[in-house]
Amino acid sequence: MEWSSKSHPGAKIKRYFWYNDAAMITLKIRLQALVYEYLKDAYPVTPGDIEFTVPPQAKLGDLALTLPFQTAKRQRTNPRAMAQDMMARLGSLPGVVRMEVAGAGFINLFLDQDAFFAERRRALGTTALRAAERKVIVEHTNINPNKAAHIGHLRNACLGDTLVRALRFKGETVEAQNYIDDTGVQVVDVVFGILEREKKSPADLDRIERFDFYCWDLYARTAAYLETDPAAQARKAEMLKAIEHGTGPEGAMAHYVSRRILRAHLATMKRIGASYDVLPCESSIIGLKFWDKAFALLQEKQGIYFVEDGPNAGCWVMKLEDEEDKEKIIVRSNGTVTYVGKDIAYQMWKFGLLERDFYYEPFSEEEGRPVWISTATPNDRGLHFGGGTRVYNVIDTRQSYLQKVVVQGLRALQFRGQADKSTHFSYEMVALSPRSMRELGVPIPAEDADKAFHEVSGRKGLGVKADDLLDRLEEKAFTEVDKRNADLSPETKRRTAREIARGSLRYFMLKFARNSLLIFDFDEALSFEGETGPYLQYTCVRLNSIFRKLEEREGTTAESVDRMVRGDAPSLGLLPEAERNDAWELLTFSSQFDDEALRSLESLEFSHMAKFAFALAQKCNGYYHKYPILSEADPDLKAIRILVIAVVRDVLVRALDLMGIPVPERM
RNA sequence: GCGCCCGUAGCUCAGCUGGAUAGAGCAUUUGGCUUCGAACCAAAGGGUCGGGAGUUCGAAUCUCUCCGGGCGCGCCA
Repeated sequence: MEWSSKSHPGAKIKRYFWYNDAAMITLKIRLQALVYEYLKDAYPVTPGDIEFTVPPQAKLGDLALTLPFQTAKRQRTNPRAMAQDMMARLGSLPGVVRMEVAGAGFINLFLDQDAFFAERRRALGTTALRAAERKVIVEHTNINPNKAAHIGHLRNACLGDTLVRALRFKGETVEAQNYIDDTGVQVVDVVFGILEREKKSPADLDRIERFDFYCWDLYARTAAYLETDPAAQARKAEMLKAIEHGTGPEGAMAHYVSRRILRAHLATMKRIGASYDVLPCESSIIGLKFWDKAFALLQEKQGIYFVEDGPNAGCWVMKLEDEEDKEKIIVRSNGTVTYVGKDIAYQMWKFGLLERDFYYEPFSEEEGRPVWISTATPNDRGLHFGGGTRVYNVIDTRQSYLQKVVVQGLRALQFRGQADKSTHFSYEMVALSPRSMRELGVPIPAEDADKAFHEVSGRKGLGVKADDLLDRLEEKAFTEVDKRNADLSPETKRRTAREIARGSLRYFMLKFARNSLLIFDFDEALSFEGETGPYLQYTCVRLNSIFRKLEEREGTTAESVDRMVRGDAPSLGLLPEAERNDAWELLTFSSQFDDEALRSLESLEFSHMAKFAFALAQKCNGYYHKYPILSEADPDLKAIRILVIAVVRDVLVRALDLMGIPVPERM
């Protein structure tokens, strides 16, 4: 870049200085800088004021400056008159063929179409985004390993895995972590059920297929039983202790249950294309005494203090920032650590602040790459995880309060920078519609009769199991594929059905804003029409099919298309006006991919990316319906059309990949 | 009680760092398969953006207030 960040101190400009490849973002940066240069003497502008928006209609222009509004507000004058004056001062801008003042004071810019088109083709397959961190840690999924995964867990994993993908798209080095609470009360409940109620041996359990489904029911039964028998609490407490220390038949059973269920969870997540680098376990945290180190640090830095009397006598507590009268208990009077305390220690490990690490051993494989699980047993592999410079915890909104306390814990330890870079990626829970309840055959209790939705509860065994939903999606997809592509081999049909199920589920989980409660409805989730994953996949499949036919009928191979992309193209000016407008809209809209990816990352709102991809697919479908490619006789028109859909396909496929949605060969 | 979230078309939801005529899918109605795939496309109807007040050139978007719904606030995890 030819200008220095020193002369452009505005936050927005500075932010964009990381990026220097060809894309809409680059054009905007270039224009921002020039507009600032031309106007800074006449107006009290800062580069941050110079923002570009997209006009509501293509005919109004390609980009709009809203600067006159901000400036007129400050100077209490008429924005439209100011816009006129500013436009005159701007004279001409490179890459811009025309400007006009519109509405109440917008300055609309019309871009040089052929230059932009050439730039777009040159930038095919690239992104202008750049990494900003040394290492980003994303923790997601985190399912208690005591029962099958349900739709709530799917929402977590889809959001988390998409965050991982989006960060990697941006160029960040990302570590995907899936925390396993293998010593918690949920596992204890199941172990209690197996040992005390069902009296089953590991050999008995080996014979059970779909072990996660078996535990789903067992957990609900046991939880219900434990509520009726207070005497069992003592036995349960004993078990918890044994499990935490990894001793006795209880410890062995907890290990058996958690590992077997974990394998089932990983298999389920693999179906939606989510994978992990490392699986840190609670048992390792206990075994390696991470807490002791954190506790020492908290005492040393006076982040916590001992309470002598009052209701919290005998506890170590932390003061809360905005609630001065409140004390959060970190260590109980019996000397045990609370959940938040352990979480603070764990968050410290993620940032590499604990000065200790786990040992690791391979647990499973993902595409030939090992997935590592933590262990407290030393080995000489010398592997290290954690130590990120930025951490995202994907956890539902009900844990907001505790996540806040964890961050405050870091502050209390004077790790301010790390506290600022700890993000709770929160999202609303998934609930069931009354219709879904009926479909599951679950009776609705009388007191809940007027409720619009019903909370999913693993404890009550109430919910839609992830694998059941995926099975239904696959089954339906298979029927649809079979209907249209009877000639495909059964294996291909099955593979395609899996890809469609995955695309369908992932889009469904991303299309809603994360803050909105997702009231699950089978009909909606199983739909393949309209704003759905299969619609997006179908669009890509058809685009690919056009290129395939081009090759079959005319020998236009991928290589020759690539040469066309890299070479000179006929001028868009050769197109009739209506078509030129349509092609132009497709080109400018698709060029906002980087901006959309960045916006999604900054707002952690992947529904933006979902809507962008959907809108692009809609425009694209409309385009090739209107303008046939194979049958076009005019070589220039044909070349332009091929290039336009080549550009759009590139963006669409990458947008889907960012969301973890695969593109089948045929469907 | 305190804190956070939600309320937009018949239904499900986008749009919320203020910006041009409030959008999409589903459902309803109508039209389009002999053409690159109809999981598609084209079109129609459908809105006091929960109510009220304020801020301003401009409010679905920001502020206040009220109403309705949800979640959280434990020596549980």
